[in-house]
Amino acid sequence: MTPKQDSLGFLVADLARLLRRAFEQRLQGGTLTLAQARTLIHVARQEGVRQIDLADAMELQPITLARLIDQLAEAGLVERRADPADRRAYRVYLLPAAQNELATIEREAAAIRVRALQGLDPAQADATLATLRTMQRNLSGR
Amino acid sequence: MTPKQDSLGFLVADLARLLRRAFEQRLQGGTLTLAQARTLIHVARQEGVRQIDLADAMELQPITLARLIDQLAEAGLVERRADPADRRAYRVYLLPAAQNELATIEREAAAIRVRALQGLDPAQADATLATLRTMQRNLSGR
DNA sequence: TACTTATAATAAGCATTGCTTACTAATTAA
DNA sequence: TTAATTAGTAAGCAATGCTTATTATAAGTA
Repeated sequence: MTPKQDSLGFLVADLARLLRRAFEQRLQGGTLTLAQARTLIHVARQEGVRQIDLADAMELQPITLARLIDQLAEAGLVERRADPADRRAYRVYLLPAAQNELATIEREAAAIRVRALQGLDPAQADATLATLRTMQRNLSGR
Repeated sequence: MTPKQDSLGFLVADLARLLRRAFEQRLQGGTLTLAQARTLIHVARQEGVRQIDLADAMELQPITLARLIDQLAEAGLVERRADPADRRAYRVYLLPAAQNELATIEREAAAIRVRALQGLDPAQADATLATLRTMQRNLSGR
């Protein structure tokens, strides 16, 4: 029954584990976990977003995101501001300290990318990223 | 600072989440979690392996693997047999019930693969799998 | 042989990530 | 003005995998 070397799902899960480990090692001593970093980047990308919309964009449950925002707020990186148009809702904004973290994240992510893509030519890497994005779309049902 | 659409790590982590979700939905009511399924497949691939070697192959800590073997053994899918040459060690073997599970895993994995790869031509998909394997090697330091 | 070091497996306990279910307060629709 | 929906949160849990420490056995060294 020779299953392919590693079927797609296991391969991706494996890679995710390796990448996470690499990231965690590099951010050791830093303030953020992977999920927090991911959240911060999404906030930076659409400042003033409502939590519900952010959860949707990140494909997380609202409560899962709420916890992440809690943590980022506690770390002094983002703040919730009341939505003037809807008293149930908050909008999330970066605080000044976030700039530093974002720069660090970007730097470390780039370093890992270099290591992961060793021996691959850029065209191949680009094609792969594009394919992964397609798979992401296929699976997220959009 | 326009971070690329999604930097490599986040994209892979995202995909892993989506794939896991898909897998969990399909195995709902089934007996196995993703990590257990992964372990079972590895056992099938090298029956009679010692736990320490299996942990190494799966890039997990020995204790992490020991727990997974516990669970598979409890589910009646594998069994530990004393290593005749080393009284500290166990060797892990499939039990008959595992065949069914392996078939199910393979079937569901294939279904997810089809969905994930929609709209991609086979050559592109193959190239991507190959690239992912290279990345896996690059990061696992082998 | 006796002693030391290394190895295979496990125990205990914890961190991260994310979920389900249930609740409150506010908004929108009937 | 009810009734239904929506934004956010609380509580509690499940899955995954880790670090540190312990036990028993093996292997190397004096």
